[in-house]
Amino acid sequence: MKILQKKKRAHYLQAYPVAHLFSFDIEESIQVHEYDRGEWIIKEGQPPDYLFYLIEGKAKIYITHQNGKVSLLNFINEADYIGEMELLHEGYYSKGIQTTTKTICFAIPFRNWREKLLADVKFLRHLSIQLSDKATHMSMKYSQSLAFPLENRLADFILQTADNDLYKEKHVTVCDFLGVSYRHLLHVLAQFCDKGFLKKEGHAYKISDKSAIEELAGMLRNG
Amino acid sequence: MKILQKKKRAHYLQAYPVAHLFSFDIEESIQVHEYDRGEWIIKEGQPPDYLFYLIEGKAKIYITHQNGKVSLLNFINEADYIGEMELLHEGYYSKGIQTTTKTICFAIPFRNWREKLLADVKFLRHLSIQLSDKATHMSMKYSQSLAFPLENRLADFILQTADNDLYKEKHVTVCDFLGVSYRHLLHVLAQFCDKGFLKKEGHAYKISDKSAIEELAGMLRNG
DNA sequence: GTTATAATATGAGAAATCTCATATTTCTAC
DNA sequence: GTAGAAATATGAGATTTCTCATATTATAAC
Repeated sequence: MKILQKKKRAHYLQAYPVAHLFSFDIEESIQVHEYDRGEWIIKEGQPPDYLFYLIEGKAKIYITHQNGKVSLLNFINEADYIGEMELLHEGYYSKGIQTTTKTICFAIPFRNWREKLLADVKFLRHLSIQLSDKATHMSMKYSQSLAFPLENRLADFILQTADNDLYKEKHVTVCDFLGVSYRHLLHVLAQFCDKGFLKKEGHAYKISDKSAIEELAGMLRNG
Repeated sequence: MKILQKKKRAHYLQAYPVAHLFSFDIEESIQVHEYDRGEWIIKEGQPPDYLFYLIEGKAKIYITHQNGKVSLLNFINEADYIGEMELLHEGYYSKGIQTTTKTICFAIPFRNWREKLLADVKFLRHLSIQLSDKATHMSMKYSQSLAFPLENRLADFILQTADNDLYKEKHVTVCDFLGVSYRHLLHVLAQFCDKGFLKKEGHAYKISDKSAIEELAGMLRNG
């Protein structure tokens, strides 16, 4: 990790203005952190000293269970906060946050700013909306994971991530994200190929019967 | 549902003061709603017109999936908000909220108060903490449900709900909550009895080997 | 470049969990 | 208090998903 200074710092602060997120002027106190691909922004169990705001790049939230299984809880993208749980709750058990690409974050030190942030309407309103999205999203994932077999959840994931009808996510990542074994994921992908829904092309899969995949994924929707 | 008036209304407003939750005086606008056991405070898919604050009683959050399965997402207790998702997001798909006991809620109409609430520091701070708890809680449930078999999750649930080492929750509710079939739940309970962890007493179960149950439940903890 | 590490791939058997069928008991509404 | 609905209970067989073993590629580090 590198803390950017001077010109580089100024560049990012100008390119991604955040004044609208706060009622007060915080620019002076914002650090700009740059992480290489694969670096950990937060190590599991080690609470950070900063509230981060991701401006460029992508990251993943991981938690490790006692039985050795690892869950990929969610992806983090531009304009997402990191460390907001630790801001709100001292003693919170921090999840691990790992970048997937080179990533730039704004970092606001808790030390001087926690109280001011927690008393700022603009910030809190924005944060509340983000937290409610997060809670809703996790609730949906939870109930869907219990109500539907992998077939449906994978179909949904394929549609969400396919680029131009070509699905090419890493199997290992997908296992952690959907919470199934590598073996089973491959098994269901093979089934999709057998049924003619997908066609394997090297390490990627071409969607060959989109409506069939959409029907499986559609089962997750309610209402 | 009954909207309480005059003496009854005044009684609850006095018994459960909420002035500390808001920066402005909202008492005049608060309605006091009384629900019988089993009534729906919010029907699934039908967004409410009020932000509720539960002051007496208990309720459950349900969602129904297309395949007919029903998930009990969580329990709602005293001092929890209801309808806060709808406050933050117009167009949110409302989950069903059903009372388990006679329940009293304060009800604040969105119509006149949405904007004021969303501009109030005290309210937003309190709400943010509640939402972050909710998000964290759902994340944990989600990842645990994928990482551990029912054995461990049930052990945890038994410890959380047992009263004086006696577990007597309704099986049907527990199935919806833990997301497993009735058949399987009974199967694992029977296993616990076989192993001497529980002893069946009528329709309840006495914890006869607490440390065994605690060990199973302890697997869920991380860190 | 080479070597270690990570990712892909597949088989076989076992465990977890589900569906369906069916019976009995307990609640609840009238 | 009685009928209908909800909850409990159990068996048998089918699916879903996991574990483990083992091979082959691809990627990253020196």
